Amino acid sequence: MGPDEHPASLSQQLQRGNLMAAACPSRDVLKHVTSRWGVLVLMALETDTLRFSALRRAVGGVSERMLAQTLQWLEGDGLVERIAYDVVPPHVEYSLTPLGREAAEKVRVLADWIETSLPRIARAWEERQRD
Amino acid sequence: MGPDEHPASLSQQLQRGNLMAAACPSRDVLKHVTSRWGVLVLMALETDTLRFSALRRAVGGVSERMLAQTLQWLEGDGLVERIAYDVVPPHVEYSLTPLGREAAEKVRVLADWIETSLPRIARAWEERQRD
DNA sequence: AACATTTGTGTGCGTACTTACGGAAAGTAA
DNA sequence: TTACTTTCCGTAAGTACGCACACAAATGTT
Repeated sequence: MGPDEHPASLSQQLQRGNLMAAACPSRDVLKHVTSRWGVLVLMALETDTLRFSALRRAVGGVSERMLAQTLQWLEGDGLVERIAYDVVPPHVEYSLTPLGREAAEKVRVLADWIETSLPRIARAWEERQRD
Repeated sequence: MGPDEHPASLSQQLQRGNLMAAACPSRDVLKHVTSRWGVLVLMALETDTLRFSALRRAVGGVSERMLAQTLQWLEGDGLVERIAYDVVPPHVEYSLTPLGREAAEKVRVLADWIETSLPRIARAWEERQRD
């Protein structure tokens, strides 16, 4: 019921995706990749294969529940590979797929920019104080 | 509370930021920039200065409430500039600051990657069906 | 007089996310 | 026997998100 539903032919929308359209399936991927923990998980796995608990230590502040859910999302999108060894106690290793590594690269560029730009952004915060 | 609170000296953390640490202020900026609507707003404003309602039309599916909130976040971080003309009915224009243009560029690279990679990601979805 | 315009804020209400806690499995060490 | 390990899932509870709707303001059109 959006006001601007460019049909754009379903086939074309599936081939390329149009994020600005409300119904685009890209929105789901974007949601997973840019989710609160998705960004950090991708970056943590960019260099290393990690077990669940190591990943949890690497990503500060994430709960077990959310880490598991985030990993399931990314696995479902084909960005993360999950290898479970059938032993007790469980031993599960997470790594990035080739697709995941591409995503992680893009995400890291953004994260690096934020980290290095933080002083400039903090200046905006201070100015906002003086309103 | 976290198990790995590298103090890293507050000054250093403020200078550069360490996203993997739970308490890093970069996390807030990341939250705004990668928020559901933040990404799309930055991309919509990358090319044009837009009024509120034009922006709402450009970003499919966003409610007035959330668009206003998202714009306030980005304005507070110094990424978006808001110019309000004192007339009735109200006339407000939104555009990106130089800082915002840098962020938009990074975000667009990620969004473009998702859109063009959608076919490969969709393949992962289909495989997941056959579990 | 009644209505439309534009950019929001305030209110209610349902949905989604997020956390904290407890539990499961099969062995090993105390 | 009890505790401990690892990787989650189930549940309850709290927080945030998101939508629909009404409301505001000064001027112009019906």
